[in-house]
Amino acid sequence: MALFLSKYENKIDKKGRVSVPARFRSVLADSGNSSVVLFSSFDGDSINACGMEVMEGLLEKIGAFDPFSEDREADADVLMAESVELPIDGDGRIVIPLDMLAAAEIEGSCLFAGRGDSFQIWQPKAFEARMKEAKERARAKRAKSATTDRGA
Amino acid sequence: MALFLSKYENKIDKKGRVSVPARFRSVLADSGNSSVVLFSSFDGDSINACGMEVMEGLLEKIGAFDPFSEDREADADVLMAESVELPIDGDGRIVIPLDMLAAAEIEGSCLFAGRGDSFQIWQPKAFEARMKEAKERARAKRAKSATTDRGA
DNA sequence: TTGACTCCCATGAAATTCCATGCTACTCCA
DNA sequence: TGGAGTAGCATGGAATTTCATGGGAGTCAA
Repeated sequence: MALFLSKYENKIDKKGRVSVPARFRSVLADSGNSSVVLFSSFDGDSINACGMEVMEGLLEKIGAFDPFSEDREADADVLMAESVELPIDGDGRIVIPLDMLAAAEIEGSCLFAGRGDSFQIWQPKAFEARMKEAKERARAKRAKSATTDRGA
Repeated sequence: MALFLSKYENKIDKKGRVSVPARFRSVLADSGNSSVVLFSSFDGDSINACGMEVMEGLLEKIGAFDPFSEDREADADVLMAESVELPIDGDGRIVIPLDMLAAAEIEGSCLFAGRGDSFQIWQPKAFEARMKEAKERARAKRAKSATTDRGA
C-alpha cells in the first residue's frame, strides 16, 4: 500500500480551488479513489483527509443503520454529517468548503501533510507551530525516559 | 459503495416540494433506487431516509433477531406501516407527507444530513442544536479518555 | 368542477470542465 | 559535468454544465 508522505504547500485561488499534491493523488488513485473525503479535525486546527474506504470502514465498525438500536455512536453520525466527499477535477484540484477553511483559519494557501493512511490540511504557520511543539514534546519524553532506559 | 455524507439545506416550496441533494440522489441511483423510503424517527426529532434495499435488510434483521419478542415485532409493524416510499420526480424532488413534516416541526426549509448508509431530514435549527450537543458529549468523552490514552 | 398532484419548462446562481501558461525538476546527450 | 530539451505540475481564467427553485399547464379523482 502506498502511503501519504511528506508535505506540500499549494495556493488556493479565488474560486477556492487547490491542487491536491500529485503524489497524494496517485496514492488515492491506487486505492480506487477519484475523490477525497474531508472533515474538520476534532480540535479544529486542521482538516483531515482520507479516501472513501476509510469512511466505509468506520460505518462497518459502528454497524448498519438500525432505528431500534439506541447505541449507535452519535460521534460517528456527527462525523458523517460533517464530512464532505470532494471530487478531484481533471486538473487534480478540489474545492474545500468555506466553513472548513474558516475553522482551520486557512486563507490563500494551505499545507498538505502526509500521515500515512491519511493526510491533513493546515494553515502553513499553524502547521509549523504544531510541528515544533510536537518535536519538543518528543524530546522531553525522550529525555525523561533516558533516566530509566537507554534510548535506542 | 457510495455513502451519504455531508449536509445540505434546501427549501420546501408552497406545493411541498423539496430537492433531494444531487449527491444523495446519485448515491440512491447507484444502488438502483428511483425513490426514497422515509419514516419518522422514534424520538420524533427527525425523519429517517434510505433506499429500499436498506428497508429490506432491516426487515430481515428484525425477523432474524427474535421472532418471539412481541416488542420487536410490534416495532417492525409500526415501522413498515408508517414508512412511505416517495418517488423522486424528474427534477430530483420529493413531496414529504405533511404529518412527517409536522412531527419534526419542519417548515419552509429542511436539512439533509448524511449518515453513511442512510440520511436524515431535520428542521435546520434542531439539527444544529443536536449537533452541538453531540460534539460536546464527544469532547467530554475524549477529555476523559485522554487521562489514560493519548488522543490521536 | 374543484382540488390535489404530476409533469414540463424557465431562470439565475453556483459548481465543474476545458484550455492556456509558466515554472520546476528531471533526463539525456555532448 | 554542464546545458538544453522535455515532461509533469501547479495555477489562472473562460466557457459550459449542473442544480435548486419557481411558475404554469395538464391529469386524475372525488
